Amino acid sequence: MIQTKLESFISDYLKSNNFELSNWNVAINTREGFGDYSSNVALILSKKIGKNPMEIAEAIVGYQNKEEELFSVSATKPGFVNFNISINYYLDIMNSILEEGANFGKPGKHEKSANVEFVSSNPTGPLTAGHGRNTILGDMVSSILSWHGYNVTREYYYNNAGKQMRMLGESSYAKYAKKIGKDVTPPENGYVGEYLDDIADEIITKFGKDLDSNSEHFRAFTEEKIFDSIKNTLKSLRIEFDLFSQEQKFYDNGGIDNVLKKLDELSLTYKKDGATWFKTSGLGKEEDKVLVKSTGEPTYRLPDIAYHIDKVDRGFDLIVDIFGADHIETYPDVLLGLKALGKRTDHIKVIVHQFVTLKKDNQVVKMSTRKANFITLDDLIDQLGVDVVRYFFIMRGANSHLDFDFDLAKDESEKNPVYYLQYAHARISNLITRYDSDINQKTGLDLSLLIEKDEILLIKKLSAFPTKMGEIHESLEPSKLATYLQEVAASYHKFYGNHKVIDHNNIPLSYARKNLCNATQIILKTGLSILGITAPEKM
RNA sequence: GCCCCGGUAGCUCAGCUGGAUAGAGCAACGGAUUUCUAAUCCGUAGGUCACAGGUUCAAAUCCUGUCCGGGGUACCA
Repeated sequence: MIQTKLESFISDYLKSNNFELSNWNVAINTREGFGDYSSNVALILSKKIGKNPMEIAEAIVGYQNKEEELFSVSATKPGFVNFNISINYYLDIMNSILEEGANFGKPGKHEKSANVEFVSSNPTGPLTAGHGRNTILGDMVSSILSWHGYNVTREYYYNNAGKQMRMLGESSYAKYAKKIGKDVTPPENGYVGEYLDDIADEIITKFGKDLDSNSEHFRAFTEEKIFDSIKNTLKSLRIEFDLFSQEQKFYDNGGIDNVLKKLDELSLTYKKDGATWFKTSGLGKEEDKVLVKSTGEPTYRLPDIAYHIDKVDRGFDLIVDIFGADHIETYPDVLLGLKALGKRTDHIKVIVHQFVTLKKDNQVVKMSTRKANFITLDDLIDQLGVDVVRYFFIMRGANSHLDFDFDLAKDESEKNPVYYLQYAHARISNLITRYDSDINQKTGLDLSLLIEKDEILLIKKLSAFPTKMGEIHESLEPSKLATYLQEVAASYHKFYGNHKVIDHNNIPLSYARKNLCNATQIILKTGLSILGITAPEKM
């Protein structure tokens, strides 16, 4: 990779002069007129050796072996060292894109495994727009890891045994009772969503009108129906899980008792106010946390520690948890628990995303499954399409609050960023078809004919793909891929608008440009497929 | 009170491991359609990077404080 070469060029210079310096860098330039890459090394060195930075920069320029053809070095004003990379370097990369196609930039296969836990919504109601971010983020993070050679397990962890599920059963019964004319007051703080009416109808059809409130059908059947709907939503989002894990398992197999017992042996728990506390203060935290409530029910932390022990023991090389901002307080406790019990945690990555503010009819919709005040993910998919939904939920960084304006997303669907990307792809498809029937030149490719500014910029943008994917692997931020693809599409549309590809008077150039289109299409298609968004041939 | 995110153009957000003239989309305004798909392109306008200090040759970026918004703070998960 070129950046490494530039860095070693500079370290060679430093070594040959016996300068010890560590915090300099070589960075890609986004601004025009300063070369492709720049280094701040002279500015930093200047302070250390008390010399004018510009002089140092000039010295580095002079250090270059003039035979070097890959790049040229120059110095500018305050003391930056700028590198201009030979176009041949970029053309070589373009050749690789054309040769390797969908595999371009992909690291070789390695035998690593990863587990990504996401959604993890309990089956108390359909997936809402609020769940969309976690769901789609998790799926794309999984795809990014797969692309980088991981064997990924997508895992959905849920609890169908707790208080909320009991409440769901009671709420379901209340709906049923009302429909068969019984006077039953619904549970306080129960669920009231319309989806429960539909389920109550089904219960009547299937099991009749003589069920009493104790019937298991209210809880079990309701849960089953809701889970079916969740799975359907996931399916329409093109998401497939490898594993569904139940919290109940860790009650049944003693995992939870075991955690309590071991923590107790380590003197990390104590009783107070009828509750069992986790002495996290002994592990560097300011406050202790409750593991078992005074009612005897564990808090979220305890089973989650047991669950994570299970995940760690399954031996993954990487474990990723996708959590909403509401978990930000609890996950450090889970990690502390794991550490205290002697488990590895250095391979656990927690991605905390901020919440989505959904706006509809100019109002903020507060999401609450219980109060049935929500827009479902299905609603969004129906109105906007899967591609738009997938894109909108990841177009912002996970750390930013996401404003999802339903009306705007719908109104603007024709000038949507998603369509901008897809249109670039479709345009290329059409063009290539046209080229094949009009010219159909297939030998004698000479990419060096691509000398226009728009062509060069596009080629450089495409060449950045492997580096960009590396950054995305590091940060696990799909939004960065979306941004990059927008830049690729913009470069392409610009090139397309300013230059004609098919020119019967200049077949060699036509052929070179057609290959530039091919390369662009490969990058767009690869990127879109990682995002799980379709790359249409026609629009 | 304490903890975690965020505050950048009218709106939604990039940029944040410090670098040169702070970017994009939408909205506004003005252009391009004898055409390889105008779902596009070109141009104009739009900024106290919340505020105040500090560190530095250099701060939107790092540190401290203040203000504002979101989330959390056992008995919702």
